[in-house]
Amino acid sequence: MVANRSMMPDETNPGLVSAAIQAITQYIRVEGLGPGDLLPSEADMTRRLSVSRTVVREAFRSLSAMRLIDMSAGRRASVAKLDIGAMSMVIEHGVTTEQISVHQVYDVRRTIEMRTVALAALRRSDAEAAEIQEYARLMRENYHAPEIVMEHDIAFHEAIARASHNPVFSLIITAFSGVTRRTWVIGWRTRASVEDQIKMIEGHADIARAIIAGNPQLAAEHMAAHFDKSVKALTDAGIA
Amino acid sequence: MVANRSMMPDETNPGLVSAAIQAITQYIRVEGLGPGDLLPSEADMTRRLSVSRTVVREAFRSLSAMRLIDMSAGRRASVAKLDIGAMSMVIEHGVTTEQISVHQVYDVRRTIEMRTVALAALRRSDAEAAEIQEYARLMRENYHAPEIVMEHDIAFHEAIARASHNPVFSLIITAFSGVTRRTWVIGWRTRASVEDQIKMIEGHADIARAIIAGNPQLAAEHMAAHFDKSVKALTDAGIA
DNA sequence: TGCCCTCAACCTGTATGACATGTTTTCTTG
DNA sequence: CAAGAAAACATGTCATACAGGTTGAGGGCA
Repeated sequence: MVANRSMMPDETNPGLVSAAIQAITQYIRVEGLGPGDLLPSEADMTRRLSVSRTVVREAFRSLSAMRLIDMSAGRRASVAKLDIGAMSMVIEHGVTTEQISVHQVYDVRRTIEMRTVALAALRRSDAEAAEIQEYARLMRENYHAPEIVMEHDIAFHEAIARASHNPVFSLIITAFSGVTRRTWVIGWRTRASVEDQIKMIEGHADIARAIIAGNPQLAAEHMAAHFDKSVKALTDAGIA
Repeated sequence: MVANRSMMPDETNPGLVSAAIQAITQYIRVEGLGPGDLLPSEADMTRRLSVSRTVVREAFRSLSAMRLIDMSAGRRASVAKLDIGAMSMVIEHGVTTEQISVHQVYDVRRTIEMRTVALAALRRSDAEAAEIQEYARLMRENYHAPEIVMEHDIAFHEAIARASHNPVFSLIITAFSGVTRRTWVIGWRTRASVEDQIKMIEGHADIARAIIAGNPQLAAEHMAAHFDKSVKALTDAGIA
């Protein structure tokens, strides 16, 4: 009953590669490396860990796939800046293998974005406020071109997350963007009339205004309304 | 200004390995594979993609590191069940490289757990309710042994997330557990007196009772109070 | 017939060596 | 001293080899 799994990442897996992955992450920790700092070369690591280059490479490559480190030909690997990295892949994997439903993703987004929008209203810089408003404007301006609206919609939500000044929120929201891209059009299509589509876009403008006004309460309310409508649209379209 | 990065995971990276990773994930999608389903062997994939086994292996290994697939000696790789996988590593990486602060993690946890606790109050099965209560009881029973209390504390929160019946919440909360383990003791130590420590444990019991009573409002309030106290404890300890 | 055991076929795990290509450092030369 | 060439170093990819785990086919035995 007690959860003793995954005390540390990957510790459970046997094999030299997992050990190497741990050794490398531990190296980063112990050496106190930050983004951009260089790691030892593969040859170096081969000697340190007394394993073949094959193993070291698979370890490096794994960390690279998770975007914990950056690799490129000719130069040594370096510690990566924070990136959605593997997170989006995990989410996408969950959705495509039907272990996660779109509704569940939306519930999480709603929960988080009601917070990010409130934080954004409190913390946004003027530049961030302008950016958010700009995306809302671009949505309105391109209301006849769904895919452009979608991209601005996604950018809108990501910009709000950024304005919350908490990178973890930003990380999670961005990780969901891929899933959003796959379902957005469906929601759009259920808004049969142009009026409905405009209304949805105006919902974004409402949110933007509340953020600019620095009113977290109102911003959260608009965000909640927005999500409720989006979920309803998906439900109407028969998305479980 | 427009976000055109990371439309699809990894698409930006050049190189055969990234291409192979994409090919494999696409294979899973196209073939409609679910957890447990087998993937082609490395030799097979080598032929399909016309690349060396080295490349295929690095791709497989990367997916394995993200826990999107399971690998083990002798048997072919299979599609993995949903797992925190890389998510915890991304978070840990962010924290250890000081790109994410502990406070930011706690804000996210608070946001999410106020929702999971409410959902748990509404949706929990009797077994789940019993499990949650049991962890609270175990915390009280072992109040003199911090590390045991911590493990039950973490298990308590994870159980609530599970009882929300939304795997995405569960995923995210579990991903944070590693970070929690590294800071939990600090918060505990700031609770100088045994009374304070007991009070903290009783906070968990309050949450459990509200879940059992099926009162989402109350459960959320207790959870909020719990987090506020935890954050205060960390602040008192000088954790930025 | 039915069960169990063995072994062959297949699979992944790891190591080694080789070579192409990209990057950095060093040294030579003008 | 500066510019450019070459050497040293790094990663990217391939081929091969073999150890060890897994599975299923086939044969032997009851």
